Amino acid sequence: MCGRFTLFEPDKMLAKSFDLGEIPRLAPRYNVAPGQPVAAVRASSSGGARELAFLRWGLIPSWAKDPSIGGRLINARAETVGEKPVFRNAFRRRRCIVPASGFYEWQRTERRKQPYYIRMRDGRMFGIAGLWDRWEGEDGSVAETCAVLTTAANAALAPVHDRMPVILDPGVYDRWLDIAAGAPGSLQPLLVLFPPDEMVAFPVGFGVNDPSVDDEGCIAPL
DNA sequence: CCAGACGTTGTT
DNA sequence: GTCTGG
DNA sequence: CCAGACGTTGTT
DNA sequence: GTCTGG
Repeated sequence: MCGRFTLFEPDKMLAKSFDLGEIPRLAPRYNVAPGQPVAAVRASSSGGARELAFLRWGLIPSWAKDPSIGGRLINARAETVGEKPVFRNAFRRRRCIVPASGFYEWQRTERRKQPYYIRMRDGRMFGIAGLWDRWEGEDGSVAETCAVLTTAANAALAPVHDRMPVILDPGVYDRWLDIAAGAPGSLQPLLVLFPPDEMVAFPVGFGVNDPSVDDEGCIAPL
């Protein structure tokens, strides 16, 4: 699964990697947690270009009566996302990409849970496949929220955990974001296993466990 | 028909 | 909204 | 994902 | 144990 990640690339790098125009200044993040605003790339509502939107992590379906459901919908299984009532509509019409510098997984041992940090070997940022939705409350309040897709762990992650986020090849960004793009079935091939050789995973300290800790220490190798 | 769930993870 | 269970 | 709360009564 | 908040 994916329950924490980082995004500390300079704004210009982010804009360049995801072909965005002007974007607001972002504070470097070393511990993005569910419930918090996430910078996400999606098709612009005005059509054509991409935009960067801030979506709360934890998807609230538009039809939800109780928005607290969003607290639990931080991940969507890639294997079933096209069929599940909670995600199906978002999968068809509201896909996004969550830029990340890396992410965390917790390895369960008999004694404790050891956090690991995972990033690209060359340090480059990458895009996680996501979905978003827009919810309007009775009182007119609006929440734009998101979830990230997960899939089976590749060889790089397997020793740590059995699931990992779906990392998109940059070559498919356009198709993933294109809301008009064909049937859900045609998107499944985009959700392929990311090459494990390009990734590294290493244990880090327990600082990341506390969501209020958000500094470079989170990703320092043990 | 209406009522109630709609999810993932991990753990048992 | 849409599906499942009763 | 993890951390931290989880309650009522009455008083300020 | 389970829910909420971050």
